[in-house]
Amino acid sequence: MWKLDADRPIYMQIVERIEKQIISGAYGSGDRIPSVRELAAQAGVNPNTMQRAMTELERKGLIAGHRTRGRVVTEDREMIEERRGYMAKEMIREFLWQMRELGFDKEEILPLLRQEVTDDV
Amino acid sequence: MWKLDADRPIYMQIVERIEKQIISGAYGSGDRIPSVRELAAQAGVNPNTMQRAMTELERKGLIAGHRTRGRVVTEDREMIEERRGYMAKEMIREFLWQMRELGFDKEEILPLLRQEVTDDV
DNA sequence: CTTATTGTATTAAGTCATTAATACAATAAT
DNA sequence: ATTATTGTATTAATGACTTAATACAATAAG
Repeated sequence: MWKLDADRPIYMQIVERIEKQIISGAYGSGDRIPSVRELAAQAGVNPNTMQRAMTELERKGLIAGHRTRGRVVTEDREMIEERRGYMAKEMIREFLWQMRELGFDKEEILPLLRQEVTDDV
Repeated sequence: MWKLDADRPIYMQIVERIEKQIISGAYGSGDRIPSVRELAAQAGVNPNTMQRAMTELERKGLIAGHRTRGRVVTEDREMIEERRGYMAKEMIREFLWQMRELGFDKEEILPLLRQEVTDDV
């Protein structure tokens, strides 16, 4: 059973989870992805929901599949690397934006972060 | 019309928006909050939805209101400050976690962030 | 006292995500 | 050829969020 919350659509959370696994290399290029039924069982969701997530991942070009061979992670490593950089940049910008919305100044943020990093997590 | 997306419940997004305004001081302690009807018109949502957001903000103790005088931001400045610190810490941890999920090492993150900060946004 | 403002409650309808239960289609494995 | 696996499609039911349209209650303001 995967950790999913009720705040956002489950299929979206699944898409993001698997996308991150692909980007980080947990799923490598060409790796086979478990069947819809198996993933659904693992995640503890309905097969229809998992199917929807798969369709979305295919639309994004992250995975591809033929009829009965199941699905595999795209061989386009460059695209994955691009996506990794893009997501990191977006994440950083979003983080900085959120912190400024809380009233934190640019200069305050780095020290706070450095402390959290050295404290380890 | 406020910037709201369809991914998550609107009332939650409103709660977060106003909570941030309180925490950052855009709404100060004791400040009066516009009426449900007025806020709903501003945001472009149904009054019921805005009402729900208000109820949630009251539950959190961020605002309080009596019958026909409307609502005001809590006078408990200490609580607001605590909440600001807590949210910042959570935000930082979440950010670091997400970056690690993308496969970024602790050491890589700070330089990336420093660059984004100095480039300004 | 009367009126306007504000919070609150109610009922109904529509949309969307999710679950559930099946069924069918294509193909790899035997 | 037969069977099992996998992807895909369909239909129905449920629940949550949202909009809509009102109505009522309390009280500040006149």
